[in-house]
Amino acid sequence: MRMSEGVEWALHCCLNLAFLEQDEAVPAVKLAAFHELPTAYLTKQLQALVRAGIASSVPGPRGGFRLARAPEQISLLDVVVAIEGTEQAFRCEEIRQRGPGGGASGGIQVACTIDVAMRKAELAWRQALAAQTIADIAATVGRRYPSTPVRVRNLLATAPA
Amino acid sequence: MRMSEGVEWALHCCLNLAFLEQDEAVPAVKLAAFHELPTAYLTKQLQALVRAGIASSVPGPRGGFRLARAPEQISLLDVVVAIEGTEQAFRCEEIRQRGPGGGASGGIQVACTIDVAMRKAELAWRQALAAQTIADIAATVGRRYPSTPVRVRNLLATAPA
DNA sequence: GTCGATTTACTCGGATACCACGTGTCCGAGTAGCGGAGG
DNA sequence: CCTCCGCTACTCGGACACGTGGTATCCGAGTAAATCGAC
Repeated sequence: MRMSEGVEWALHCCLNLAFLEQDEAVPAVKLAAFHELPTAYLTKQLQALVRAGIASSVPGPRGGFRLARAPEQISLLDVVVAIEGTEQAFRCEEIRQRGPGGGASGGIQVACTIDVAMRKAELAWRQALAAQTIADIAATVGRRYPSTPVRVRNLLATAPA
Repeated sequence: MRMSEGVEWALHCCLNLAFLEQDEAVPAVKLAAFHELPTAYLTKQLQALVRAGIASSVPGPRGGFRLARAPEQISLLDVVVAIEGTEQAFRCEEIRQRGPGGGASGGIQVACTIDVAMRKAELAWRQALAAQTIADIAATVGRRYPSTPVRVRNLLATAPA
């Protein structure tokens, strides 16, 4: 079970964008260069954020990406779901219904007990993710490393030509 | 982020084995036929359970697999880790250290805040899995579907020649 | 000097190859049980 | 009748192909800005 690395990229990008003025758009090439990421592939992840309504894109010169809403309104779960999709990691294929061990002789069983247990755990994971927002991360970073926010702003803000 | 379906197979197999006498070995071909699973591939998963110390295998005729310890001592996390491996889904690649946004000008940052947040969520997931055992599942199934345990026993116990 | 059309350059967006891991399969090593021969 | 030996058949175990999804890349569509010319 491996999470796409695009999630890490997306989270860092959201965090960096949170340090800027909210209506300032940053082109993908700058966001990529910031962490030496492949630009074209990062664009793909950013588009996923746009589709999910987390970020918005503005085309043309001086265009780029920006957060679509306040960092306080963006949970880590939102970002993870935007990149990884909505379906859960454990997927019950209902193998218990198949074969001689299936419900043929026992009638229709309502819920797979194993599936319920696995869903329970994954729900705990989702709740833990939903409880933390990009703003929380930004606040923690600003407290632990006060120089980071200004450095990000200086490097990502529209360069002085 | 997709979990291997082998996890589902392994969980169901552990559950079925939990219904039997603990020292009774069931060959892989029977466990596979029980849910119409490909025998050879299921064997691979069972071997993983053996390597993890969850199940034990006995070779030769009348051989097969059995649980290595009591169902109360087997958590869902044990099974998931046995199949999926120990490393977590979100892996921090430390991209924050790379590129102009890295710690070059800010000194060595101790912990990646994003990584900490993601680990926190995954820890909640692991704890939720560790809190549930195969015995719990078996008990729930026995309560909701009383006919299942005896059916499993009849189908998996050493057939009358 | 001001307004407007045109050009230009820059951005996103989706369509297209490549690669690794999970999926599926096979054959060989090892062992317990069974049968037969001998005592 | 009991014991020992050899054989057989059945099981696990690891080594070998295949397919799907993630990874990486490219080129085209669209747009805002800058430029040039006319008024």
